[in-house]
Amino acid sequence: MKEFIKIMKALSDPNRVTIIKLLEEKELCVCEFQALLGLAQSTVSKHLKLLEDAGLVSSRRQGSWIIFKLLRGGGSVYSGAMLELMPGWLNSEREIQNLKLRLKDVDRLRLCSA
Amino acid sequence: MKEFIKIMKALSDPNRVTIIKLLEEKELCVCEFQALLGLAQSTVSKHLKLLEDAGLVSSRRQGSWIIFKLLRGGGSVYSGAMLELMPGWLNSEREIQNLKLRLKDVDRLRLCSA
DNA sequence: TCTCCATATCGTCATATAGCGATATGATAA
DNA sequence: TTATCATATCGCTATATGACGATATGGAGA
Repeated sequence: MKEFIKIMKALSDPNRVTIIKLLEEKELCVCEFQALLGLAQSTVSKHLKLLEDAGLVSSRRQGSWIIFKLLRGGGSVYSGAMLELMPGWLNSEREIQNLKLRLKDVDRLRLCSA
Repeated sequence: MKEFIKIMKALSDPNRVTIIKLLEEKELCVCEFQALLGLAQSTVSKHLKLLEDAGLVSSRRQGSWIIFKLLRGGGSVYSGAMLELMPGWLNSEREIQNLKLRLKDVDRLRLCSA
């Protein structure tokens, strides 16, 4: 039950759901989410940690960035099922559409080098 | 997005998930949940209202009871999908198993007539 | 080694949520 | 109509959650 609840809670926040939807397009690092979502870095980091704890995403280091991607198949039966369903959901949300368009222009190299 | 979030939040509480699992067996009224879950009547009522607002269950009056059942097909695409998945999930949870067994002995007529 | 960078964690605040008891509602039965 | 029953709502408290800024961590490069 705890595992299931953890995943439902992870998917109970609009910003985290948006993160999942963006990761459907491509892998992204923390600073990219920060720019796309307009949230403080600490907030983004916490959301990503929560998603990772729920087994929905995984991370790896690449240089000084931490790159996140969807954890397809590696998590529980619940996370696996949700990650299969989500690509068919919420695609008509204007906010998601806009962000996915902006993804094309987003570049880690430019974005994350203040 | 709001509709989706509402459903995820509804499924983010163990007592509400247990309610869904019990409703897979048969329709139940508020006082039966109260007895099965060991929660105050007001708490059960609030949980059921939240599930109904999320389009996961529906209610009807029968005498002086309000009977709840799963709302299969009537709700959103999200609730429909979740209600299709749930019967295959959490069936090995001891707590759910015990409660489902107790369901056989639960009788509205006896239970809800103080 | 020492910096610098992205990221993670900490401390704090405001709001949301789950729980309860007390009370209101509203249909049924007398 | 009045009383009674199950259910719904209200008011409250304790805890959980999301947000932020400030600070800590820890790898990469000088």
